[in-house]
Parts: sequence; C-alpha cells; structure tokens
Amino acid sequence: GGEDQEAPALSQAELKKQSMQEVRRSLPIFPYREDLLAAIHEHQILVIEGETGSGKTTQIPQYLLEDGYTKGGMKIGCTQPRRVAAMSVAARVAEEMSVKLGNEVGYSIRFEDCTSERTVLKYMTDGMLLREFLTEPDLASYSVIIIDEAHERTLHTDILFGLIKDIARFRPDLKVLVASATLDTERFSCFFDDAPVFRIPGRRFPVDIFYTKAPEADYLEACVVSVLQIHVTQSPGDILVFLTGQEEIEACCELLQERCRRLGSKIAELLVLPIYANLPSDMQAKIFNPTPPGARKVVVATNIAETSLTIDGIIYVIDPGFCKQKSYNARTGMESLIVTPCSRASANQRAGRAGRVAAGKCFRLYTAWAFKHEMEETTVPEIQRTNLGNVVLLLKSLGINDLIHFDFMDPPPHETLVLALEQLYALGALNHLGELTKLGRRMAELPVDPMLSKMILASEQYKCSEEVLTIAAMLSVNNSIFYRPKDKVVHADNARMNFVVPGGDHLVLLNVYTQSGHSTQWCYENFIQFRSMRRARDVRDQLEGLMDRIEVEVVSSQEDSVPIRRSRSGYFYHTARLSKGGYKTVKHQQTVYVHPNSSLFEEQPRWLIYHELVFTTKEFMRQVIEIESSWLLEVAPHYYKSKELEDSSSKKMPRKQGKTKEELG
DNA sequence: GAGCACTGC
Repeated sequence: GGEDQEAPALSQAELKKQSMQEVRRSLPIFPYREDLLAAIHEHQILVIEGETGSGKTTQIPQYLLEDGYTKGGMKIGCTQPRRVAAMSVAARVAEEMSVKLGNEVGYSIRFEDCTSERTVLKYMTDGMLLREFLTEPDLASYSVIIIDEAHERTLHTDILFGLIKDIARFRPDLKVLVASATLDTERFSCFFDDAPVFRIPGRRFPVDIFYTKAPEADYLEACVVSVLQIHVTQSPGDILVFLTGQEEIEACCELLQERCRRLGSKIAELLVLPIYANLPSDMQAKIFNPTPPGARKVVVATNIAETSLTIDGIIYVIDPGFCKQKSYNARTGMESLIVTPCSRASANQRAGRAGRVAAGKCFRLYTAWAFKHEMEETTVPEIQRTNLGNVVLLLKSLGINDLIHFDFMDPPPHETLVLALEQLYALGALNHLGELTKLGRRMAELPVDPMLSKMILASEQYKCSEEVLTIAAMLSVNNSIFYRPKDKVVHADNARMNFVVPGGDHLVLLNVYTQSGHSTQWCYENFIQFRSMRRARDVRDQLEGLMDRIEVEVVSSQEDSVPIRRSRSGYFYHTARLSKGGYKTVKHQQTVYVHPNSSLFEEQPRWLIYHELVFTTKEFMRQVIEIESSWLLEVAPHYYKSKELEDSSSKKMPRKQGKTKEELG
C-alpha cells in the first residue's frame, strides 16, 4: 500500500458513457439541437427533413426528453414503418441513456410489448399507434408524436396523418413532428396547414450516376453483362443488383455463375448471393458475411434491399428500373402483382445504397430521357393500391362516419371506399345509415380482414371457433405455407398431397396446422415454410387472446367439417358457381378459375367460396372451399335473392325453389 | 396446369 491515489480511475461503464456522448455530439443533427427545440416550442406541427444518417430518429426524442416534454409521465411516441426498426432504434436509445430497454425507453410491436409504466420514450410501428387510437382516441398520454419515415407513405402512416391532424386541433399541447427524407416535404407542410419545414443535412458520400445510351431490350442480360464489366474493370467494392422477384433473381444468379465458371481463373473470384424476403433465413444471412480479400461480392436483391436491410461494403449499384407492385381493382375486387417501372424517388433511393461507406457508382439500365420523362416522380401511395375493408372498419369504430370526406393526404379511389362500405354493410358490420353495428364493433377488435373477423364471429354459432381461429390465422399469413424449392419439386408436391383432406383448401390448412410440430425440423421434413408457420401461430395466439373481449367461446367441432364450412359462408361476397369452362362469381357474373394449386382443382364442385381473387395469368380464386348454395340464403338473405342461387345446370332443381324469396322476405 | 415485390395490425 502506501500509494497515494488521485481521483479514482473512470470505470468501464463511465468510459463507455463518455464515448457514447461523444458519438452523440458528432452526429449531423447535434449543431441543430437548440434551433430545433426552439422551433418545436414555437410550432405545434413541424415537418423535419432529415437525410438518413442525420441521427434524427435516435436523437430528437432524447432532446425532447432533456427539454422536459416527459414531465408528469407524459410520453413521446415515435412511429416506424417496420418492426425491426422500432426494436433496434429503441435498443440503441436505451443504451445511449444507460437504461434498461423496456423501462424508460421501450418499444411496442405486434406480438411484443416491451414497455412498462415507466416508459416515456416509446418506439412503435405505425400500425400499433393506429390501434392505440381505439383505446385512447385523443392520445392523451402523449405530449409528442413523431411520425418517422413519413416519405414511405405506408397505409398506416397515411391514416395516422388524417387522425393526428384532427386531434391536434383540440389538443394544442400536443406536438407533432413529421420526419421525412428529402422528398415531398412541401407536400407534408401543405397538408399540415403550412407547417414549417426544418432541414437537417445527412452524412452521405457522393454517388456518380450513369445511364445507358439506348433502352435495353433484355435487362436481365444487361445486368449480367454490367456485373461482369464492373468486376473486370472497376476498383474493389461490392455490387448490388435490383431485380423484381425470386424467379428473376435465381435466373440472374445462375447466369452469373455460369459465365464466371466459363471465364475460370481469368477473373478474380465473384461471390454471387441472392436475397429476397421468402429466402430461408440461413441463406439470407450469407449476404452479411465479409467479402474475402481478392474476391468481390455481388448481391442480387428485390426491393428488400431498398429500405428494409442495408449491406455494408456496397460501392456499385445496378438498377434496371423495375419493381413488382401490388394494385387493387375495386370494380372487380381483384388484386394483381405487376412488374412496373419504378419511380424516380425509388431509383434515387437505390442509388443511395452505393454511397453509404464511400463514394459510389450507380449504373441505371435505362436512358436519362426515360428517367426524366417516363418515370413517375414518386411511387403511388399504398392507400391508393389496396383493399381498405380493414381501414374503413377501424375508422368507423373511431367514430368517423363520413369517410368520403375524411382528410386524406392522397384520397383512395372513390370505388375502393364504396366497395369497402358495401362489403361491411353486407357483412352486417354497418347498418343502412352506415353506422357501426354491435357486430361491427366486435369485428373491429380483431386485427384481420373484415371477412375473416366475420368468419370468426360466425363460428360461435356453429360451435367450431377452435378450428376457425386456426383457419383465419393460416389465411392471414399471406405467403404460401408450402415450400417448393425448384430442385425438389416432386418431393414437395408429395409432401403437400399428404395434407389433403376433402372439402377444400381451408381444411387442408387446418390439417397442416393441427399436424404441425412447429419445429424447424418438422417444417423442413414436410416442406412447410417455418417462418409462415411461426407467424400463423403468433396470429392464432393473438386472436385467441381477444376472444374473451368479443365474447366468443373457444370450442371445437371435433371431426365435423360442415360447421366450419358454414362459418365460411360469412364470405358470401366471394361466392362462385360452376359454369362451362370455369366459374362465375355470383354477384358480378365475372369469369374466374380455381387456382391449380388448390386441392379442389380437379373436383370442381358446383358452389364454392374463395378467399381471394388474384390476377396473374388468369383470374384465379386462391384458397377455395366447397359449400352448399342453401347455406348462403341462411346467412345472407338480405344479400342474395334466391333466384341468383338457382342452379340452372341442374335439372333436378324444382322450380318452386324461387318462392323462398317471398318466404324469407 | 401455375408461379411467390415489400411491409403491417
């Protein structure tokens, strides 16, 4: 001993805290801290234009907290379009504040609430905040709401715009921040009654953009050639190629591998890696492995690499300028997924992926003229491309009766709203005045499409809610449950055949779920997508948890499929009858076909109900179940005239059947 | 006999 100790050395934790504060102070947003707080103090609504890497998402809530906006336990809420972002940003902020995640800083996403009584900084998905309106219509527990990534214009964000603008009028103490990338901030400002725009620069490297001199006839081939050219002529750095879907990506990867094989040792090693959302996780993870020295990595991706994930080391981007986009035709109720030219905003986002670590280059496989004249400025917002049944039900249950005049930033097509209202009326969720019924109120509690929630509520009377909950969960998993890799098509189809039971696809799905071991091993052996099964189980658990609140008893019909199929007739809007060559929808006499993947593809029953109508090569009904036409009159006498249900192809049908119309009134 | 962009409650 005997040594004089001066001030005690800083502990590990304190050192870490200090360096973290240094990082915070080095962010581009830091010099703007005081001005930003002053602007927020002065204005109720502020649009914040901040590029990626400015630090706005992690810092602004902390600045507000430091400035006293959480006094008295008031919360600061910040929405994100994606679950992963909400989780990871919350974790980062908790670390910066040296608190345990879930205490002062937390997040809330579907299936997972990581918040507590103490939580004052709450990150959440935009859909989650939308649901919160149901329990707290004025958001009274919040002092600030931040809508982040507003430029993405997700369906939920767009609805939030209208609702928040409305409550801001009678809650002058509520601060609203709309944060967006450099895009369209004027439009946001205009929508929010000329709210001022506060600009924060980002930290990005320059990206040189190159166009082709003439349009490319075959963009897949052009991609392959460009990759090889970059590989041979350009300095080190990985390549990111944007294609539209799995099939294209597989084809591109195969072509690249084949040409590299042919060139052999004449060129350096090229690692070719595909990435798309449906790719099994272990294969997805490969894109993040560091590139070995001397080699080059090329990642061939869908739009997933545009926003959802970032790959380090990308210096070169190849952009053919196309993407797959969903659209919805409200006149026919049909969805389609079509390859379309992407927007200029999307093209710029793609190019930006080349400038995250160093200066980069983007090769656009179209002409500068096409960029300027043939591409739309921004992508059509989701609200204008989708079925709105769910959203309309939610807004109705928030007491918004006049949806036609709701303050949408970009209103959906009139027909989409009308069809949604019509269907809700037909389901009994709305009365003839367009007001929510008791049934509608119960339906709104369930986070599924109205026709699925109707099915769940109908199952009560047929005593088969246990089974119907499972079917609803399986149907709301939009991906195919069945895994069908190209090289094992026969095995996969055999595995699938093992699950087939009579009655229709819904019963097959029920069978898969019932037999499922839910383990990765079981799924792998049975050619079932593990991720889809896990999701179905999560959805089912959530729905089952809500049954108490809507007063539905969870009971099983055991082996009997009739009650299950009867519950399904809640889907009477989606009825089709066999007619020569295919089917005709009962309501619009539209010609449609059973999807070849359906278990009823060969049986062709006289009457069936389909889950969805999708246009690909033909008008296909996906997920169909056999029913009896008499059930339809039972569940929807107000909707069907018995004449429509007469079976003209059957000579056995007695003519007096038509009288039931009068009998049913 | 066809085929699955991406999110989210």
